[in-house]
Amino acid sequence: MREKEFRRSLAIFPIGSVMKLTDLTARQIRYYEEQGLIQPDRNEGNRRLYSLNDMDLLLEIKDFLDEGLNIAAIKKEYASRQVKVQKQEKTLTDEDVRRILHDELRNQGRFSSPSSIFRSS
DNA sequence: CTTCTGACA
DNA sequence: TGTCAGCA
Repeated sequence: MREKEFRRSLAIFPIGSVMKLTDLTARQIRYYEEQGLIQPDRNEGNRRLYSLNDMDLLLEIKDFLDEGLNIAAIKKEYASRQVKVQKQEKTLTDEDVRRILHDELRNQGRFSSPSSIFRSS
């Protein structure tokens, strides 16, 4: 389940393709980038390159705009999402620490117990 | 030909 | 947001 995410993050589409696939003008796409809503890569010639994830983001931005939200509101929306992601990562980190601590205690038990040599796998 | 940056009748 | 200029 990692390959798919990796491919979706590959930036390979020039702005012209994004225009056709999102129905947005180059002006709008570049403007949303100025507002920090997307951060496409650049090729050797300074041309913007977009990924499938960028596409989804742009389509979502277009929907938000159609729903009446302004750029500022959308920026806040994504800002709050980042906070949630950070908190999730922190939770996972804490759980990793617990798992590591648990494994260490389990291994200590094996080596400190005389009978451990009979049930090693 | 396509894209980029900057500017505004 | 559209559009035009002047580059690359």
